Amino acid sequence: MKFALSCSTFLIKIEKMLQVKVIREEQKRILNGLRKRNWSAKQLKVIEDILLLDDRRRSNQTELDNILAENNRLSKQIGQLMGQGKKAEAEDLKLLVAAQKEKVKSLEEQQRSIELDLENLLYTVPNIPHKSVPRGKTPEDNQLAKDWKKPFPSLPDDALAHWDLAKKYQLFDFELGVKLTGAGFPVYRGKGARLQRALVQFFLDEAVKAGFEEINPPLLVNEDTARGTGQLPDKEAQMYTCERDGLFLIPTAEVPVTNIYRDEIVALKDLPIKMTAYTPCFRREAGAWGAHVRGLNRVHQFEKIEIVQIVHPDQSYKTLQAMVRHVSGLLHKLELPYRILRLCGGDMGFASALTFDFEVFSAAQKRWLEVSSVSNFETFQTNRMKLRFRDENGKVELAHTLNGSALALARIVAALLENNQTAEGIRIPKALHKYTGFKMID
RNA sequence: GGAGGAAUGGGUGAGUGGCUGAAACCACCGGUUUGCUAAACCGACGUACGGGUAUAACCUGUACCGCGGGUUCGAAUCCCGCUUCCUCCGCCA
Repeated sequence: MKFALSCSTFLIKIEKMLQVKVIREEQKRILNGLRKRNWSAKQLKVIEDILLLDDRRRSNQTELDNILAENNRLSKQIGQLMGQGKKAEAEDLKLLVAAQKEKVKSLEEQQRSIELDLENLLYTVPNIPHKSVPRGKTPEDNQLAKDWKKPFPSLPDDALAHWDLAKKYQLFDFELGVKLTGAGFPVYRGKGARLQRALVQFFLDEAVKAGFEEINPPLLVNEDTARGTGQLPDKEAQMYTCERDGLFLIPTAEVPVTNIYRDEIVALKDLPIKMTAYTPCFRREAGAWGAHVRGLNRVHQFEKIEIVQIVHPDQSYKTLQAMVRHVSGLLHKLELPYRILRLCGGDMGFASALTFDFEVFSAAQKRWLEVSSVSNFETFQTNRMKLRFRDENGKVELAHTLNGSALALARIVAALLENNQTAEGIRIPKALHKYTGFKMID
């Protein structure tokens, strides 16, 4: 078997630099936004560097274009002279053009390296937080957007955490996962496996009912795709890689699904584009493991149903609210206590402009578990992947993208098991009965 | 894995060295005609990056005919490498 070596590994595509225009025109807003992300004055210097580099890029471009224009003009003339049989005159002009060749070559090389440097700098700039994003550095600074007002499920003192319930009812097995793969790859079995499948079905059906097209994407993606949604170059360490093939296991369906429209100019009438996908998700989650990430709280492989929208910029914040409502509805139907957080500048992801996190209360652990993250990326992703649309005036414009988990399974399972445990067994919420085929785990 | 063929604008497809950013047709858009629809006719119809005091449609330069490189004064057109797709054979869920 021959292994395909990805040559794009070495060649970063030099393309449109729209982001620079925005930085130039709205420098103040950009700088303030980065400060909200707690950038130091030293870090902010990047913006200056970018603008300087862009100046160089533009003057270089002008110089190069002028020479090329002159050469084109002369070449045309040579053609005409040849046609008229004026060979000697043509030869003279040939020398003239040939003399410029070295200059063109070096200008082109310069331009390439400037663009490469510029691109690399641009890749280090995260998305600018929306006005409503609160200041802050840590998760403690996140704002409570919606609290849980009703009482939590009351459990007896000897209530079990989900990992103990899993043992008691034979729902999933971590040690077995270690044997097959390694830590963080649980094996689900029996009613544990069926509960997961039921949840997948339920979430997909709900998304389709809400108008999302069901997509079944590849679980491995190439580099361009990973870059499009912002996994590269920032979150490289987060993904599992297949180096021989230059491919990455997806950390979320967002990656392949959003990239479906990479390098496209969609018609206004096609917006909004609503897609949903169920996929396993793979995350390396390099970092500390301990009591707080026990059981299903954090695993390397989990199932998730993602919803993605590509929308007109005017609509994206309305859409964000609609997606928040959709996720709320799911948790409601699952009868899980939840709250919504508006993430602060320090806790928000690199690519996001505004993010709402959903947390469910897992009653035996007495902990809030993040089960969904709904974000508006505005033009951050579409700029990278050149996803545009033609607006009312026929002008080409970057669309906005959004996505959210609806929902992530492992932690939902954890909360469902813990919150619904009774002396007789674990009660399955009504909404799932037709999917599980059973009402109790006992 | 072996052998052959192909890659052009939203689609079909012409184009084998200069007058081709690219014919023609279809689709889309604007208009005329029409009681409405259809048809017919007319017109416009790529993207990106620069420049012109130009962050609404103006003028202008450059680049782009799968990707990268080469030959040439000049390349969609010639040469080399790569990728992808199709056909046939083999293998296989």
